[in-house]
Amino acid sequence: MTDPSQSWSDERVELLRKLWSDGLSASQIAAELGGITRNAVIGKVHRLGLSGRAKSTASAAPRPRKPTRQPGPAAAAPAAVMPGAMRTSAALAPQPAAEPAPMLMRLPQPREEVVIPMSERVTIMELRESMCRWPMGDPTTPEFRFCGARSELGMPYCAHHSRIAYQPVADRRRDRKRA
DNA sequence: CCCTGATTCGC
DNA sequence: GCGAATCAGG
Repeated sequence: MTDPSQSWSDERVELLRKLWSDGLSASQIAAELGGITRNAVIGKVHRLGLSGRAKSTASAAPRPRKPTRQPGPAAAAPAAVMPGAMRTSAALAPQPAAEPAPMLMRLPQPREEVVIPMSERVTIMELRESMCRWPMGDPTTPEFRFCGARSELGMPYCAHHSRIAYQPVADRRRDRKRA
């Protein structure tokens, strides 16, 4: 059994060197290696003394996530229904009556099966803290994605799944108190 | 707000 | 040696 928790084995260091020289960011490498943070990667990179490669400040920020905000002054009407590009929102109100999401309550009726287009889904690399973590697909395949829907108003809420596996990684909010 | 690498320092 | 916390920048 391969134990990922074995931090820097020769293989992992080798892979780290490769990916780093390939220009991948620390966070990307961390995700590739698994079970490790970007801090660990950066720390190791420095310890290995292989920092400062090709400095490319551009094209290093993946932003495939589209706003998908179609601000319609009128009421939210399903309008056209295209099987491929349909952006359905549903699965609402399984809760009795205590869900604070008034703005989403008037969305179209729930569907039996929620379908998120692949183009809307996100990989683990693209997954943000504010995104829906609902798993989609087989985790053992490269096609595995997460719902990735952005919650409105910074709320841990998904219009597609109503309830999501939301778990803040950590509070980055640190009050700056001058000493 | 999103991301990036750099550095510090307790473990 | 390791990496979380923090810092500094785009």
